[in-house]
Amino acid sequence: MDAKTQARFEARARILKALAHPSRLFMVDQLSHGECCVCELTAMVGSDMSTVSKHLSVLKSAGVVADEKRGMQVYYRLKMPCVLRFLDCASEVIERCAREQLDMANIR
Amino acid sequence: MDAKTQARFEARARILKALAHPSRLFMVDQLSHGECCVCELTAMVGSDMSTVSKHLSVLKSAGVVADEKRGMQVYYRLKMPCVLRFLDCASEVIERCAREQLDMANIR
DNA sequence: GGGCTATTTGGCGCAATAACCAAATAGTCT
DNA sequence: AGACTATTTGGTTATTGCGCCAAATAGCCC
Repeated sequence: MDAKTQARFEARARILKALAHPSRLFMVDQLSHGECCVCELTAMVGSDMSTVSKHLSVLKSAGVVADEKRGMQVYYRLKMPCVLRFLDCASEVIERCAREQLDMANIR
Repeated sequence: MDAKTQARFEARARILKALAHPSRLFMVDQLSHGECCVCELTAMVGSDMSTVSKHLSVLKSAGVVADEKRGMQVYYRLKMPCVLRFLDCASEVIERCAREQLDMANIR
């Protein structure tokens, strides 16, 4: 694997890594319905606000969300709606796996 | 976030986490062109075979790949080709980000 | 300015991940 | 059975990720 290929896959991995956390996926899902401020997301997620803020900064530096300060709050919005396809694909996969395991159990 | 929602997003995160590594993404990409045995992948990735094997087991337990022992080798194949859409989406995102940063630089 | 609220940042402890080496396992061939 | 090859597993160490607390920052309002 040459350096250029390596770099390309590292870049992709960085985005996937940013998404690879339940709370972050949940927030992305919420933001797909419209922008939210940190306090709203904090209430929904149920973790400490500092934790939520850090998760958001991970998503932001990966380019998944964008933030905008308005008044006293910071509003986050989904910057790349195409990530929603990720989630759909993941669900599909999960369902298929579940069905497979069920089949396995039935056969035996 | 209730327990059921939590579980749903955890399941999704598990798949994304399995994909979120440059070597694993590379292997998935290779497998999209057809099955490979561990030794072939090892040669392509350039890490220790034990490392490659562990990466493959991560992908396998996430349901992304399937393995089959034939003769002396173990062949891996892509079990869910839909993950390729993930990669396309990721590339799209990366390009967009790169373009954006370029624009930012030009404006200033 | 001073108090208040929303958010981010820094630090700490703990769990998870990753890479390598060495050893174990399993199949092939003579 | 014994030698050989492909793969997996276990152990060790270094790095990274996560969650909470406390402190810092920034904007609003009186």
